[in-house]
Amino acid sequence: MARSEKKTAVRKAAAADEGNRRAELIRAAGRLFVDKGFDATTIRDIADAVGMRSGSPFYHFKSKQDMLKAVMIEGLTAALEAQQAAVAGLKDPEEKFRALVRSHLRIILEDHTEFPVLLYEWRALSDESRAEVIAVKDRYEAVWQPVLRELKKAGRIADDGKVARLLLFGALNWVVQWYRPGGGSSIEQIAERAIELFLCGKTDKR
Amino acid sequence: MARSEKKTAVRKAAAADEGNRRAELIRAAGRLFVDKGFDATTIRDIADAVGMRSGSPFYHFKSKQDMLKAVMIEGLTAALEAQQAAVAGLKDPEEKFRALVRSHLRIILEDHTEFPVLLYEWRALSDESRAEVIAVKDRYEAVWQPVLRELKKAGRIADDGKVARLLLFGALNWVVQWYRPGGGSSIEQIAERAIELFLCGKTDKR
DNA sequence: CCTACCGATCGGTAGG
DNA sequence: CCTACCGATCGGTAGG
Repeated sequence: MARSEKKTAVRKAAAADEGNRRAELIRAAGRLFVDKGFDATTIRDIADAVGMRSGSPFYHFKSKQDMLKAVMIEGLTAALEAQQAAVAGLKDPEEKFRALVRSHLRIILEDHTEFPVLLYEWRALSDESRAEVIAVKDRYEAVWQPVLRELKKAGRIADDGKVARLLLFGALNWVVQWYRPGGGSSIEQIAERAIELFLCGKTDKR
Repeated sequence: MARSEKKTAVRKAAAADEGNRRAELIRAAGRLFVDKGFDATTIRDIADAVGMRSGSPFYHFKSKQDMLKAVMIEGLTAALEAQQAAVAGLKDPEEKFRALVRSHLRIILEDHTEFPVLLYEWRALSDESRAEVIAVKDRYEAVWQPVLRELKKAGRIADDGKVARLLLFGALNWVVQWYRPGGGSSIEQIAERAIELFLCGKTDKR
């Protein structure tokens, strides 16, 4: 009994360790993919970043493609959680909307997230991986839908259709292209401008 | 005289031919860069597309980087011309704005343009090339500035600052990511939605 | 997880 | 513009 307990403990510790190394790889790969792009990042770059030899990442992932998928799903999952926390307890649709915009910008711009990889390496994903990632992405976007519908009902946005939603995401996602931390505008300021742009019928309802 | 005339003619024809081949390479490279990305496109792909051998593109361009720069400047120049033609003769700021939005979407979405390369391969550009491309890009964006200022004065948009302008470009540029020809929405329909989104104070000024 | 390695590919060049 | 080629690098694997 004592022996099997010990064995289980060892196995658990080993499993935790493996999970940690895997998570480290995902984080390092994410950062590199964001900075240099998927194609321009080599397995050797990633291995270096976590202090491994070039062959070792393949102990944790069966291919570079597989790492990309893992990075994206990790980023999406973190985003999904942040988003749910942001709107939790809010009732007013405009407040919810403001919270979603702010949360989305933070996820995209704060540099400890792997999320932006999703935005720019979509093309590098294999067809099979893409299907898996889309499933999580749909869950993320689904949170916006009812909020937009309520805003439409309240007359605060002109349209809540698919095109309008994609234009909105575009304006927000594009920010990764030009935002520089410590630059002209803070994340909060950009969020304010964006909200103002989308809810523009706002102040002049007499 | 006859001989030197002939020589000149031959030289001119040769120069034109070289220019044609160069232009063909730019077009083929542009299409491949849009479809597969800069890194994933090989010189051999490009050479194949125009019926050359793998070493020959280097007769026209000194490096792959150089081709990328040429593709971007070509795309920007075409866009600049299309844009100027679109607003020529228009007086009303709202009309000008509508024309600019439509022109921009056409340039981005109609598949004979190299413009989208600019949007997604910015990172692949070397620092030196980037400076050259930025100069042309600034001229393109400069056309929007006075139009937005007039719209602001007329109370049709909330803000004409840098952030607002970038959010606007973001919404439009992002369309490349999801637009599919023959899909749910036409370019004109998307343009309408975008204009409606940006000029949202419009219809309800009593 | 490391060592040692392989096959393939890629950007680029010399010489004509 | 082609032929023939090179050096470098890269994703991935076998065997421990």
